[in-house]
Amino acid sequence: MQDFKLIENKWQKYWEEHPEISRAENNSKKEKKYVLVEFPYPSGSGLHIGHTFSFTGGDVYARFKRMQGLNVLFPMGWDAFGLPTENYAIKMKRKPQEITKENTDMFKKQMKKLAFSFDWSREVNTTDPEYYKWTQWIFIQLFKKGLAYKKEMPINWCPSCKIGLANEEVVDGKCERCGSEVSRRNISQWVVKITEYADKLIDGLKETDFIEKVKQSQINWIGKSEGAKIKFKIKNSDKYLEVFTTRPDTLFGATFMVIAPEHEISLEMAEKNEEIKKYLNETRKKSDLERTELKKEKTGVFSGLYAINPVNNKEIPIWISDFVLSSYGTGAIMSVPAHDERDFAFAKKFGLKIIPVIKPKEDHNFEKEAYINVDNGEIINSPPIDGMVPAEAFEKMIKWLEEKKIGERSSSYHLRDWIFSRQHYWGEPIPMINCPKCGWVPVPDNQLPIALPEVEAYEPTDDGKSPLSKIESFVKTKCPVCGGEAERETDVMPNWAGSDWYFLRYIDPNNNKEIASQELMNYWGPVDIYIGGDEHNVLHLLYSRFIYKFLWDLGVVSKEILEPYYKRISHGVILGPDGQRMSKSRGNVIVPEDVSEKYGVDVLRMYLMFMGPFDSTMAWNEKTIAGVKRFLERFNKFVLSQKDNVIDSSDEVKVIINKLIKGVTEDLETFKYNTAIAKMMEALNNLTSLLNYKVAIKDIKTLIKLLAPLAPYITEEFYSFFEKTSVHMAEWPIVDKKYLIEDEVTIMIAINGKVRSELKINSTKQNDKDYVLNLARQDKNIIKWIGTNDIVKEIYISGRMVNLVIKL
RNA sequence: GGGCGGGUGGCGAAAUUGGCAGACGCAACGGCCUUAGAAGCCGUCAGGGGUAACCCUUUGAGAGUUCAAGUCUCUCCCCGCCCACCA
Repeated sequence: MQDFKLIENKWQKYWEEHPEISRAENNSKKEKKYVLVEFPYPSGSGLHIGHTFSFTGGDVYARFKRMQGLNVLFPMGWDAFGLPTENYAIKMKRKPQEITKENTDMFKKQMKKLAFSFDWSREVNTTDPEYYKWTQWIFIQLFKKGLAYKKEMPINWCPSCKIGLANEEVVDGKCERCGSEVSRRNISQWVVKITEYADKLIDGLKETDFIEKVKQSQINWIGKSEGAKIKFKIKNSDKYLEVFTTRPDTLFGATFMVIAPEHEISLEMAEKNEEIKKYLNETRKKSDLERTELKKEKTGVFSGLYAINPVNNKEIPIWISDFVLSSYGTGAIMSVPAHDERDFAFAKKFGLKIIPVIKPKEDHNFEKEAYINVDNGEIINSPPIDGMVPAEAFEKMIKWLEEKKIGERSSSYHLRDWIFSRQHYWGEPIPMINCPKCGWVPVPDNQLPIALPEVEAYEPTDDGKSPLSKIESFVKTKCPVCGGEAERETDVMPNWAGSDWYFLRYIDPNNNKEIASQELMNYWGPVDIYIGGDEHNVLHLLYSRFIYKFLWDLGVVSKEILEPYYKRISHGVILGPDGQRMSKSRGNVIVPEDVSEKYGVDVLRMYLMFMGPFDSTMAWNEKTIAGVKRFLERFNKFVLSQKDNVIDSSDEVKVIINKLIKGVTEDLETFKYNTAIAKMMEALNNLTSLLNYKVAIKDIKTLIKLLAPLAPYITEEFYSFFEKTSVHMAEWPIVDKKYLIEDEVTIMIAINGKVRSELKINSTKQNDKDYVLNLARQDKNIIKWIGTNDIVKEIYISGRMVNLVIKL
């Protein structure tokens, strides 16, 4: 098989001439299957092993489903906007457009070599104006529905990238991309109200078959808490302080309140008091990293104000502390130090009152720590609700608050609105115009796309504005409403924008009237199986589901299809040979091209699928490749040695073949590629060394077909010995059940659960319990084991085992 | 601290979902072939005992349920990933 390169070249050329092999048919009566793998960011270093692994996984499944007679949509495209290309462009003084073209060309070439059966007629590219025209259109719809708004807000600012970052792009207080410490800065930003869809995004998960892990991370990220909003009157003022709490039942234990430094009352009081001003300045200097690092030691300052606890009219002090976040809830809390660790720590530090309102079930010292096992115990020190369990008291208090109109049932979410502006060049321009008279006005549909103009320098400006702001011809425009002088928005969209809806575009990639035709979306949607990395289980998936649900509300997508992705599975991670994550700095990077040059594409693909379960983390082991290589060589030999033989296979061979069909079909269906390959190896071992039976051509072809999704090149070559058509268009083998029924079954005989002997019986007798038990009792070994003891119980699992329980 | 995974030979891993633990592969060892190497082929391969047929022990630790537990329940230990002052 040293000529694998010849075979690869030959068949790659053939497939190029026969694109129908991987084409998805739009007007088909066949059942559809939409298999989606996350499209890559085409970096300059080419396809890496992770791409190769996950795309192979998708490709095997797509090929398998096609052979089963389904109309498979297995597309590919490019998520090509982004900082690496922009940074490279700056460094090399070249156009990002050119660089992107080079990279996507390289990726495509590598993918073809690896035999990924994408339908290339549906290729999409997020940087193509004909594509991002619709990304811009979606933004305009968000704006029109009041879901996109401009807001001056403190954002995470990366001083090195000179860019604003979304919360999710900040890792440990550092910029996700460059690792610089992130600081805060006020910038006018476009913000998208994803929070409006929080409940829908939780509820919609019911419609999906995502693995539990993915559902959980989505739910956790949205972070819904149910509780109440409560208004506390501020003493000597007609103002109120509103808080959110999940425990209105502990209201009698609220002995003080805390507001965030960014809270308007804090800002107001700072004007009057130097100490407060000082504290606010201190916290402002802290980055998020520092603020969260100070886990133990609480800081704070008294605001000088008191609030009135509505349940008992007690005066309680209002403090200012940075452990309260302005971005969550109302930016203010009622503190119940007896039953909350943070409140307790704060109360201890500043000598505030601690009143228990839940009676602990076990001994508890309220001087030492908070009693946080709050679902247990009964309510105390709270006259109207004393003696109730917390859940009951919760409902009672909400009712009371609502009657008195000082509070109401409410939910709060961890999820925040989505900052949608990026002060960069290489992204989709936000299609908005700022008119001095009319305010923000969207670009009319017939002027879309707003194409990225060519600029001379791609660097962001020091004041944080996008490079586009320097292009007067771009910025200056007319207001579409009043016709007066106006200016264009110069920020661009975040990376997620283009990848939110790409799966819809594959369905109808050349449509210039709409995102995609409803009819086609109705046929192809939802994505049946979406393969991607864990790192996208939260953000990409959530944003994409949000945009889909928004489009659903607009009536743009099929009403029948509530969720964009039916099933999501995550692929595993391939570590370097040293068991560490592959990285250039560690020097442990495996380049797929090197491997395929050395062993061939089929070996690379099969090795990747054989390493372990598709969703697990596995270290690269060059030596193990030999096993797969040997298997393919033995398979080769086997086919060559049998191909002149035309006799019918023996029943024993047919049993092996049919068992294999069953096993491989089940394994491919459930992405258990490693065991599918093991079964093929086992079958080949049996056919060659153990039995050495002659195999009929019909059955040889079956073996080739079973292997075809995994090793597309070599199977195409083998199949061509017998047929003129492509194996990848062949029909998937069907099990002949006749051969799955074995004549003889082996039944294990155990005594007290330990296997002591075995029994071979004719399979027609396997359901005859008395017959089997009788034979079991007469077994020589068993007689010996039983000795003079009595059998107290006999259990028979049909066709499997007998267990005789004896009394010793 | 919270959530989700996971712990099985020297290694990567299987185990019909409660029914023969270790399939398949790697490595290792022994042999054949070869002038020699490479490749290939045949064999051994969880640990211990026995000349042997066989026996005992073994799925992170311990308990439990069961005729039967890698699989179910409880307690504990360790590892990985994600999130975290979320009121």
